Amino acid sequence: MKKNEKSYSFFDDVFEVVKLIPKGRVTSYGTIAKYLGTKMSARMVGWAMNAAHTHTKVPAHRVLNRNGLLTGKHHFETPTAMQDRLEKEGVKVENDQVVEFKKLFWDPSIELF
DNA sequence: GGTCTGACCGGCG
DNA sequence: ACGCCGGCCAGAC
Repeated sequence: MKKNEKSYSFFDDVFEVVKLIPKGRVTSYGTIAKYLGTKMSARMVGWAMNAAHTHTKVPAHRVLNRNGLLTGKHHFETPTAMQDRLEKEGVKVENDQVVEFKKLFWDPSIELF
């Protein structure tokens, strides 16, 4: 794993960042991707989430698309798991969309500095 | 080993 | 303002 720095996949970075997301906060795939330096590869972030939530404990429900829409809710154990968890953490969700998404937005480049 | 898709984003018509 | 298309990386068939 530590053989080469190149071996380091940004997938692991995604897991780390997502796990650092405070409870009751949300972010977008593009934001994480941008924070990792691969803003163009926002798709990979979502892809990483797929593998992440299946293998590791990653709050993928706190990660949404730039619209604040629960795009990946259909990939959870249940279609309502994502929304249910968000509401459980105090995040209001309406019509598969996070209310005050802009306000609850969590920017790693700012929060983590 | 080549091809396609995928939980996205940004730009252009 | 809405809709379409291209791009990036990695995994699956």
